[in-house]
Amino acid sequence: MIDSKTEFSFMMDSFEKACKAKGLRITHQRIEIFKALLKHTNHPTTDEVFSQVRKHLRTISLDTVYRTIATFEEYGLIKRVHHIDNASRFDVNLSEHHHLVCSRCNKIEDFYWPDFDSMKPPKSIAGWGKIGFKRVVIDGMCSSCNEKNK
Amino acid sequence: MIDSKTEFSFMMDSFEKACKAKGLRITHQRIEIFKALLKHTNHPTTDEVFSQVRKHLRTISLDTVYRTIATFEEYGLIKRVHHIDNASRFDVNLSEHHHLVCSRCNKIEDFYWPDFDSMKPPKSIAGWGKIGFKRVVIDGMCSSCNEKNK
DNA sequence: CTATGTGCAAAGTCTTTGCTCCATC
DNA sequence: GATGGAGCAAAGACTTTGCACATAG
Repeated sequence: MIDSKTEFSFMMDSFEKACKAKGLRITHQRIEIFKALLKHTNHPTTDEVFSQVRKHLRTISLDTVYRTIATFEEYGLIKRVHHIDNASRFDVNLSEHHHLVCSRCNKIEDFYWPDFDSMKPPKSIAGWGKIGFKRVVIDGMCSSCNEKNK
Repeated sequence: MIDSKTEFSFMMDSFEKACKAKGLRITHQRIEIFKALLKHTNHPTTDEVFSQVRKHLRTISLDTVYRTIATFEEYGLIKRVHHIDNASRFDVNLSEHHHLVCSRCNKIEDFYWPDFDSMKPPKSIAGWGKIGFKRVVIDGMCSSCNEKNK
């Protein structure tokens, strides 16, 4: 997603602008954490970000990384991958189905989508490896949460 | 996914048969845990399963639920929802994209799929609520793990 | 200068593991 | 009876939080 040094500094630039616009202070820690997130394009864990940042800021603490990432997420600067809550969830429904996830109450509902099931994955991923299954996750707010939110 | 009592006992029946076929002992605990998974169709957490099972088996311990669920998963009787590993992962790529996940090394790769992006969700979910975004997760084994696995 | 952010340490969740006793086959 | 499974307790991984000090604006 980052093609060149030019794009990298462009991203850092717009990051700083976004912080200013949102009233977030620009600290060394935040800059290094955002850089680390840009550098590790393959969805790093908090710990991977921490290790990366530590190379430049030796005194940074892991909880700062947690807090900063939470802030970035809150302000829409980054997203969490496949996040529901911190607990594993299970599925006895082994038939081909997909999930609706309410981002407010975390409830998961199954749905079916035969038109999607019959689609072939795009050619661009042909070299990736051996595909097992493909699933759709639709994120949003369920009607009961939608009501409560008014 | 369970429509009636008939289907419920059918599922329990095939569960017991699957256990026998795979050499898994049929214990009270396993039966109750599987029942709980069938009953809570909305993807319960381990703790929810534990609470449910405890109503019938007061001495069951949480670690038995963990171990049993892991066994069921290992034997293909259930699946884990959205599982990568136990750590959160993050994404600076805010453009519409999808994920390839290697089930062996847990690495995540981005890919793009405009044909999917332009699809409308199926009509069947119209009443669910307000849709935020839709994402595809493709699960499989990346080529480098595929090599190592030979 | 002031309020936001950081570091430290401690605690909170969720999950896994070693060992002994028990129950299924 | 033999062996795989359950229960207990303890530890491990990941994440959050309270408080005092530091620093950006």
